[in-house]
Amino acid sequence: MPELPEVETVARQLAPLSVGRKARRLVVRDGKLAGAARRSLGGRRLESVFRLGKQVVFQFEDGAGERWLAVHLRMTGRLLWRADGEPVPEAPAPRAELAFEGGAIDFVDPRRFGTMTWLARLDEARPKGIDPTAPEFTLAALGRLAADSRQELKTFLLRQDRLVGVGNIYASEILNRARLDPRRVAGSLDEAELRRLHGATRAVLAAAIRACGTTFSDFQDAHGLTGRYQAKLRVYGREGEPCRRCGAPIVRFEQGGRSTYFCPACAE
DNA sequence: ATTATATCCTGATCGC
DNA sequence: TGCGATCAGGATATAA
Repeated sequence: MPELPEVETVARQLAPLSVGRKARRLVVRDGKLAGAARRSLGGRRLESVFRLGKQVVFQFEDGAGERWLAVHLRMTGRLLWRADGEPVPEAPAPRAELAFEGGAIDFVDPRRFGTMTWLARLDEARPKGIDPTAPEFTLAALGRLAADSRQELKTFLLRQDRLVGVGNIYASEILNRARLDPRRVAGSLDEAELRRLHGATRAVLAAAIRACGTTFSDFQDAHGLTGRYQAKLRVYGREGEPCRRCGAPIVRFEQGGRSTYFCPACAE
């Protein structure tokens, strides 16, 4: 489910709700997450909540035990704020609950692919790839990443060790906006094409963050609400429907075992 | 180094 | 309405 814009949305919304609060405890209900269980958080204050790659990281004030809690939402994970007095959601019950004075964050994740890990050093969770929203994601940096790659563009964009945060929806959207065929080899792009790819990556992700993400099936933000970017999708999930730019039908095919959507007429 | 496949799970949806 | 097959926004391990 969540790609970079969705994770960014969740982290941004959770921050004002939870930062500064004293932690009570982390209740782990799902045995798969037993490694993250804690008896007590010792009343440590939450200092910040931020996105790192596709993970949401909670940073607690220094004290006993690890300082950072990294949560990866994978396909169906949600982090939902619940004020004191509100009932714990049922069906699906949260896999874990991070309780503070005044409220809690429920980790709901029906498919149970998500992970929750305590870190002594933030570097343990720092992704290798470049964050496409960061200043270091320059045209030259993208050029270096693509230069030695013989992978097709779509699978290239999904590689988290190159760029962090792009997933299956935004990969198709980015390539459509850049008017590039998803089957093109990454290392074969000329300067103008790289420039389009760079600009489209930044533009699509920024617009999706502004829209609080895409809810294709079950993404919810920290308040349990859906994103708005799904209304702006140009190709993803629109097989057979007319391209919003040229009217040609959108085509779907498989790449690396996953769906790719594109407009053959718009891709040069 | 890249690619294909299996795996981790559950729930929604589709076709019959 | 029921039921099995298929499909999901992620990522990793292993094999080819």
